[in-house]
Amino acid sequence: MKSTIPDTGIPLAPPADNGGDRQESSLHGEILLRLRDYVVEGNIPDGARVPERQLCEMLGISRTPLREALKVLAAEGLIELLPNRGARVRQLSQRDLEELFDVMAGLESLAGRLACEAITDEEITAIEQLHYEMYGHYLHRDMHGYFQTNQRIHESIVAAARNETLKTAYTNFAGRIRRVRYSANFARKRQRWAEAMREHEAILDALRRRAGSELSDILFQHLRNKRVAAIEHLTEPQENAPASP
Amino acid sequence: MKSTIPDTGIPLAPPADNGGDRQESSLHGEILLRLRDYVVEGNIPDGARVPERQLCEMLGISRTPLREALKVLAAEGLIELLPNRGARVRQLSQRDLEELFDVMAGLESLAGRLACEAITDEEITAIEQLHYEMYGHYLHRDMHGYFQTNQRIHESIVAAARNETLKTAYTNFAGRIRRVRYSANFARKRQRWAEAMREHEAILDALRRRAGSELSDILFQHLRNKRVAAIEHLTEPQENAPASP
DNA sequence: AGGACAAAAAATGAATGCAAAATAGGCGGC
DNA sequence: GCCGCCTATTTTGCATTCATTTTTTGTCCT
Repeated sequence: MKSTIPDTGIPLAPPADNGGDRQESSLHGEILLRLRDYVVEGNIPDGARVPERQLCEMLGISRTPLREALKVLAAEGLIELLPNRGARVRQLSQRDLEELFDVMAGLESLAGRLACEAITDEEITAIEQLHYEMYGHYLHRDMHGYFQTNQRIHESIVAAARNETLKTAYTNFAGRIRRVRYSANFARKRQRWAEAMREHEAILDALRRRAGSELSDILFQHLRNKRVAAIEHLTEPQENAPASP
Repeated sequence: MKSTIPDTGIPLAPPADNGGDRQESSLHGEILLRLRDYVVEGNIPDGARVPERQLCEMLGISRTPLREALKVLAAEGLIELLPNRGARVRQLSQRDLEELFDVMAGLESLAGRLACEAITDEEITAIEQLHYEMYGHYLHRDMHGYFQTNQRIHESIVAAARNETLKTAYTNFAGRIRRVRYSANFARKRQRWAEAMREHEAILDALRRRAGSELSDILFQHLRNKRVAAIEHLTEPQENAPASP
């Protein structure tokens, strides 16, 4: 019985919890949010079945809203629905990952271009601030902090693009990749750090000059390089222990 | 009773039809495909309710699979689900449209960049072929043919990017815009033709040279210009009659 | 006549029930 | 001992049913 959800005792987020800040009136919506997190956080192994019955008990609901949530998750690309065989967590091939990274690169590249049209000086200052913070993490070899701040920088750029449609798509794709990170112990390589820092300097520079097309290029390349490092990392043995939470 | 689906007698695609070429084993999948087309083709007015009961009768199914399909369409951004108030066709504001166009521009821009890495000479030849065909339509003032061929060119570029994830996202967003076209009589302006043709020449040129970053730029600008023309068109009176089908 | 309130009607959201398919388990054969 | 086949159980997919909420309609009052 390996297809059982790892019974960590975690009740799939406390029922009365209502998450961090979001709210959802409908039950299927609530279920969707919790189930999405549950999958993204890697609580179900790659390719494993998503047992309806068991989840219903866990969540204390009937199958109808759960199945509705599953359909949506399938549309989002997190799980796949095999006819008459239920839902499985989508197993991403290396090729899938490469594609995902490229799409993310495209979206961030677009975000950078759009951001140059609309970003305020204050937002740039805020990003510079994050950049220095990140540099501090870099100096202290704090991979976890570095990674978090790095992510906030990229999110800031996406936010500065002033495009909710883009932001939604970005978040969706980011979730798929995040799942891989969670479940596959997806640490970055130290050797990429210095290079990445340099690239970030170039990003900031282009952003300050509002050089949209240039920034677009730099961002794409930056993400491309990340992709190479990340994908390599999947096949090779791990270089360093995962950062502790 | 304006919220009634226009009763054109069309039974929402003949039940035994099975569409053009695709096939779907599950009922909700089948329903999803048909309903998506139905919405995209503008059969339900903007912002109108999507009456479950009526659709169930039309499709000869129960509410369960229909509701599952609706959840997915909502996730795709074609409709929106108001709590306890059912589904409505999503009404896109002008801002929404601008955002959509920009995201499409970003995706095509990405597609062009990736295509330069992988496209074969044969594919380029095929696109050149389409280009000449399109030029013919341009000379004959055949807007409908022009538009169709133009679309095929852009699809060819996306296909040449060799990225299924990108292609899926592209198709999704294209659907949302297509709905606006169908329902809002979204003709292009003649005055854009000459300019668009020139841009297409530049696209082909960059493609031949496999100049990824350059092509990326050109495609983004090309789509941006389209956006301006299209959005303007929404507020202004129509310049010319819609092409006959 | 117009508006506000209230009851009826309809629609939605979720739970349950049922047929069909898939999986698991047991049995016999080789 | 291992493989294939047949049956029992589980699981899936859809229909149906039930409880709320919303919307409509009718009536009364100002």
